[in-house]
Amino acid sequence: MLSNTTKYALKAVLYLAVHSSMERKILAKDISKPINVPQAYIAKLLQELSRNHIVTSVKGPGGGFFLSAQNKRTPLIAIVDILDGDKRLNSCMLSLSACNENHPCPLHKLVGQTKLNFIKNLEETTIADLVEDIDAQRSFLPV
Amino acid sequence: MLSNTTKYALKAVLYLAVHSSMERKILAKDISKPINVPQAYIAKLLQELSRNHIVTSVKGPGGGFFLSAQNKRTPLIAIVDILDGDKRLNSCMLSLSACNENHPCPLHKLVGQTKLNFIKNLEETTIADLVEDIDAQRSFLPV
DNA sequence: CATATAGAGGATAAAAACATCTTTTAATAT
DNA sequence: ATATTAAAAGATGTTTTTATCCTCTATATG
Repeated sequence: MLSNTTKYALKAVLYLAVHSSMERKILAKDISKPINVPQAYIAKLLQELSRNHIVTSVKGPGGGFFLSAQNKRTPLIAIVDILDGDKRLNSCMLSLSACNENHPCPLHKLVGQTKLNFIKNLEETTIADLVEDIDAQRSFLPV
Repeated sequence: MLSNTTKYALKAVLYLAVHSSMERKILAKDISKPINVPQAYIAKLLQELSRNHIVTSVKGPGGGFFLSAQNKRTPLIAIVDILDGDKRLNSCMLSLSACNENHPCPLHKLVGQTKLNFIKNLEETTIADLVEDIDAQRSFLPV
């Protein structure tokens, strides 16, 4: 449903959302361990997220990655879109382009409205929302 | 959520469920086109499905693949299990083993109870059930 | 029994996903 | 200015998934 890469990205962004700020930047190598993703891989991934304005980066001494207030307002779907494109979240279980609510494939009802809801949630939920949940202890880190 | 291979298998099995019988066997090469899966690939896949008693095969002239009445009572989860094992249907969006209803990861509520329902549906729905839907025009082939 | 048919099985190949490594560029502090 | 820090970028390597090919075996039919 989501690629490993997207999962890694979500974990990294959440970690930054909770632990970083403009005054408290975090090095790529220091994100790797707590989120349990290979260092070289997450470094590369953070580059792409930075290029796409999901995270903010600063080079040089004292530099690192962090999430600006604006970054935190990113809806989750943006991260999924950048990394998985439309490859994963196509709503049909059998990847049939002709399948929809009015012309359902045989498996359609097994997943029903659910997947569409999931996508809607990704669109409506921001990083900040997830952090709120964590702060209110409705969900948990570390991831 | 499901691998391509499993999707191919589901499509092939559905095709056989609707079009084949013991008296009306279908060649691997004649399944390929209608379900839009490479011929060599579906042939190989049918072998594995046959070994696992999801489809029935007969060698030699007049042979081919078909679904016995018993085959049609196979629950969908059996096909998923054989091909994807437990790799895909692990319930956590972030693949966290520590994540569950009582200790949800930050993304947990985005998919909620839904995924568990999907798995339950796969367990409770048989090939025959899907064919019934198709016959009653509640869902559509070709896939 | 000979022969053609059609699946079974093993080997191989191509593509995508996942992961790592090395060099370059930019920024800071001294 | 210079040295140091840390991200950016590109090249490379590995593993998994997807796909194809070729030979072997079983069976029906004349």
